[in-house]
Amino acid sequence: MAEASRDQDGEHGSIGRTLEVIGDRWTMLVLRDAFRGIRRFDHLCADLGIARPVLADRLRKLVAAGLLSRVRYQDHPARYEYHLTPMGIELSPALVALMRWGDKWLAGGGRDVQLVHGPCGTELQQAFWCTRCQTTFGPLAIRASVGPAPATA
Amino acid sequence: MAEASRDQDGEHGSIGRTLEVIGDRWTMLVLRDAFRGIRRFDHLCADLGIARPVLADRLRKLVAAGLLSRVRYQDHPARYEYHLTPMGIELSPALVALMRWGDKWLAGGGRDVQLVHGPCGTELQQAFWCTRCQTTFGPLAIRASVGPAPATA
DNA sequence: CAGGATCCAAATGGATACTG
DNA sequence: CAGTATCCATTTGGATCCTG
Repeated sequence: MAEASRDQDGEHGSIGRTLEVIGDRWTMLVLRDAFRGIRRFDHLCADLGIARPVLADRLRKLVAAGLLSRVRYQDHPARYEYHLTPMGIELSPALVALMRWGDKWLAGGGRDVQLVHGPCGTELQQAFWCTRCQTTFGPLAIRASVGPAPATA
Repeated sequence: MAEASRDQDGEHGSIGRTLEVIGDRWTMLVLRDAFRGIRRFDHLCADLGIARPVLADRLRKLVAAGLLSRVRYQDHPARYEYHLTPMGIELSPALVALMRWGDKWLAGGGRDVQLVHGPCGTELQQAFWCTRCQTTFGPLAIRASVGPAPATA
């Protein structure tokens, strides 16, 4: 009886389709951690404070969707970790846009944080790809330099 | 008993805070419709196929959060509509980033859609603000021109 | 037209314990 | 360490009806 109203699946354009993949309470956070270099199950679990079955489910879905790949990093007891694929990496502009918006409007004050790539000082507007260093880098560098931009250093 | 684990509120950085405001199944869609110029309750309800109480709840939260403002547009039976505030408008880069990502990766093929401002042909990378026309415009213009970019027009 | 009130079905999430 | 299996509490969402 609710089948007719389940039309939100894909019926809402690109945004709708996108939200079906990353539009839940945890997925974006898992992805953000992936950008930060957190790739193992228990580490993610601890960092996010997410329930294990929920994390397992999100990882499975992200792998199925193609945003993450499950790569074995050890053999004897087979162990896996999750790496961002190009598809996942390309979500970074959206992630950064969301971060910047949150920094500007949700901090409590009028705090207009600049996102800066620690190593080279280049301000980040779009993504985690630094045109000066020609590498992608994790938000750890960003987090480390959150605050007012270094004075024209 | 679950209070100790409710730490995800604001504990996950800008992204976490942002997701608390717009990170649910409907909010982004409501916002997208606002960008498209859909501002009345029943219109939103019909366009999204969202349940009325849910829509009412989202609108209330969005107004409380400062993304939307409730403006009266008629007096006798007082009628209201919802307008994007500057705070809401500034979410457009994120919205566009999400759209572009969805267009690129979720269309089914390798379809690399260009978002173009219909009236002037300028490709949209960031937001609904067109630097050539010096106006913001709704995604209706985008939707109307979804497809391959006009050949170097 | 713009909601509020109710009620209920279903999805979600967490805690805990168990396994390879 | 990396999950899976249960079980249960809470939340969410939808349908329907009512009101100004």
